[in-house]
Amino acid sequence: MIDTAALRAEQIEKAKAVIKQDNQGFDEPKWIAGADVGFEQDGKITRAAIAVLSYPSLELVEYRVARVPTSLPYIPGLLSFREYPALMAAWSQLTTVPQLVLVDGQGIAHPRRLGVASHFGLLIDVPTIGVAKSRLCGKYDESGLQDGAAVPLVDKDEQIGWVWNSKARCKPLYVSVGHRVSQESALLWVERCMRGYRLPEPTRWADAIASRRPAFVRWLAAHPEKNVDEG
DNA sequence: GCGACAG
DNA sequence: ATCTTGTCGC
Repeated sequence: MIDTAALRAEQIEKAKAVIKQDNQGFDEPKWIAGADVGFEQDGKITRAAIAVLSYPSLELVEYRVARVPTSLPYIPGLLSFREYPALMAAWSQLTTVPQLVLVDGQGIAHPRRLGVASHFGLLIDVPTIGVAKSRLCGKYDESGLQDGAAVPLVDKDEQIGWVWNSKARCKPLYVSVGHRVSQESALLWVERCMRGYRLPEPTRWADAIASRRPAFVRWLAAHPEKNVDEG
């Protein structure tokens, strides 16, 4: 059985270590990464992809894919325990260490303030930002989403992130502090990583790699020397 | 008690 | 998350 109560207690404990202020020296990052997790073989295998992009050019320079046996089922609120092992495996293989990582999922916009972006950030001790495609908790003013402005995501009278319509006619993004970034910087860096799509480039590439999308397959054909795919 | 619920 | 074609709207 899974001791969910113990995992929740661990989240409350770890959340105390999350730093919600800007990290010294990442104001001009040279590399920004995107991280995403997917599954194979009916969920038995967890697969993490990390894409490292140059900044500000936002070009893919390196990627890593790691596969590990799935250790936990999906339980809302406990996602990070299921995903961090594979993320760590991919992270440890990186040659280029980024100064900032955008993670697919919530940062502190979580019931106990420890989404996968925060948990992973604590483990690698590198600034991270949570960029989720849907909401876990919190409420916001939907009427304020119109003109492309970000609106506060609030839970228990506390702002835990932003809801931002990154692209017209698309569902909004839920941006929150992961670790070692301020709430203002979290939104700012996501905005700086946009190139016309709903998702910021780092996360978009990580997703393309994890799902082997056409854009990534084309990039691989153009950069055969960077092929590190293990299958 | 009831509904909500990242990926 | 993942399985998948066409289809609606800009």
